[in-house]
Amino acid sequence: MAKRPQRAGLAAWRAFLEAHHAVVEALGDELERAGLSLSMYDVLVHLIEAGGAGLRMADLAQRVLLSKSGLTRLVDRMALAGLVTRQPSTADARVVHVVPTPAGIATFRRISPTHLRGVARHFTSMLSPEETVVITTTMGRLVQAASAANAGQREP
Amino acid sequence: MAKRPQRAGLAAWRAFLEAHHAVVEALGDELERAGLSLSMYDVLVHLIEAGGAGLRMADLAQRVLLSKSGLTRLVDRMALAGLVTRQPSTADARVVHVVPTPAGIATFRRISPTHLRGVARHFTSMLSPEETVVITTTMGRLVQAASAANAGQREP
DNA sequence: AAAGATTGACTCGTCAATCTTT
DNA sequence: AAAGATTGACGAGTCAATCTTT
Repeated sequence: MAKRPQRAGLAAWRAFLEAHHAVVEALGDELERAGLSLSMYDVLVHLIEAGGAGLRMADLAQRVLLSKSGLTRLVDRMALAGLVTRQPSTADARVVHVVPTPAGIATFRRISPTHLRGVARHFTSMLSPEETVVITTTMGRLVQAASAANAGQREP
Repeated sequence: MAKRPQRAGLAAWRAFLEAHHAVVEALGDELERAGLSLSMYDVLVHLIEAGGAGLRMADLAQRVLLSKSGLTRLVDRMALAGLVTRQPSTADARVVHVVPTPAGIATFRRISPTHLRGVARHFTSMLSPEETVVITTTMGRLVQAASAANAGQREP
């Protein structure tokens, strides 16, 4: 009974990686047909639920899974595609607000049902209610732990 | 009771994405300090457990989560780093075998315990045995379903 | 023609450095 | 000096096209 626990853990780890790869790819393909990436969709979700004033770059970067510069790049592409605009803040000239354009909102409304069905088809519908709970709580725990570890790293 | 199930499912979905991002980043950072990426580590695992003859590019690509060309690129980098070599097959001049070098094997042996501790710290140790089972089975199911869907896509 | 692998062009994201405003 | 955002250089991976061998 020395290494067996490890084995089971590694199987879970590998399955986790494979599942992420497979599901993200499937969902990404579907969105791509509409000219959107998963990250773009994610940005639109946050912008729209944030209301009319949009969000500052830094705040937005924290919500989507992206670095500051990564977000700058993504917003570049989205602006080019006409999905969002940058609105320099009048109050503080350093900050930029990202705001969805009407076209961005329309695209989101058009795509959203399809995408949600996709998430259901490839993910949520595959899980029983109990399993869903386990996934949600364990994944949340992993995030917690990782960010705690990360915080410890940066402060000597 | 019309939309509530969706909510729970979406929370799980988001948690899943966040956890993957956080854990992969943490583990990647650790490996990077040894000059390896997660994919390189993965390649070494498979090569070493495959034994001395190495693996053909196509077979290897299927095991690590990478496209054919993605693997070509990765093997380029690994060969440059002295971790693997390409060995043209004598039997069939089209195929190339990827074989770990002594240095590659040594690097793997050196890094492996650290990495496995990392996986334990950031992932497996955070899960109860029951949760581990749920993760393994559900994730396996997701992969199954995704590849089934994918197969259906390609054959008219 | 089909299988195996590589290449070219491109997309997406990161880090460290930089610029501007506070 | 510190905060907010962008830029340059680069790393990693994809797809479609290509080349070689079967």
